[in-house]
Amino acid sequence: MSKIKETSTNFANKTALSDECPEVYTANLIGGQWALVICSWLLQGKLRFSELKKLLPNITERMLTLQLRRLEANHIVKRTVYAEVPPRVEYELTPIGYDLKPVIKELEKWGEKHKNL
Amino acid sequence: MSKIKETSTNFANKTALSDECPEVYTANLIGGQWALVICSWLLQGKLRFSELKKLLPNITERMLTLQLRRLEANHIVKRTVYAEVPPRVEYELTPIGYDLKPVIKELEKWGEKHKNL
DNA sequence: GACATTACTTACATTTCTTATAGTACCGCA
DNA sequence: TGCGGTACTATAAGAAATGTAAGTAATGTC
Repeated sequence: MSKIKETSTNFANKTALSDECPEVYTANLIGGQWALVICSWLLQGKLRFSELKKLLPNITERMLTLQLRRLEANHIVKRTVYAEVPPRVEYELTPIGYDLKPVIKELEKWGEKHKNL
Repeated sequence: MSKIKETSTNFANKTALSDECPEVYTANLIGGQWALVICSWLLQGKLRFSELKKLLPNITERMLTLQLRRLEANHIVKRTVYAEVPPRVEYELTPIGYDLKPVIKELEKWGEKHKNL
């Protein structure tokens, strides 16, 4: 999760596919190690940074920050900062984010059904 | 797409999440640059290796092979080899693979709806 | 004044994913 | 004998994602 090289073949391929296939577009947004789990939790209501950290025991703060920023940039989550000390920041899904519910539900259903191998 | 290091934190995190969250499990299977598009095409019927290659103009043969093998290992696609020369190999979705249809449909729907940004 | 708390940031290391390039076996056909 | 077509494999290198470790600001409490 560093800056992407916009001249790479990889980048070109990714954007081309994303442009042509809406399903790939969506997959790219909720892809990444943690984005999907974060959305799953947020579907149940808003959460603070520290609460998310507790729910995802192995995530590093760096990763949590990066993923949240990415989701925010894609208008999937909304970030609200309260000017307090110590700071308090709350994250919640936007309407667009909530729209992911059926997507996540289907992913979940398929997973439950076929996880056994 | 090389051998994964089973001692890495990354690997541990991924498998743990995959185990706990069926939605992540599913996402990991159809994740990767090309797996989802391949499935999308195969939803419409069986295809040969060379046909897939034509449909995905920028994929390298290596990537196509790797992804197909992975999908095969996960029982999502079935591979049929015809003992001819030149060789002919056909790929089609298994019933489990076809079960992905609603998942892909939802991904697609969300993408179409929100692609505009 | 030292310390704790929260939500980060920064620099760097490691792992994983993707691309590039070349090569293989098979056989029929010219 | 050499060429073409198919579906690969091998090796290397490049890019991207993830992890590790440390540090920061602000302020209220001890």
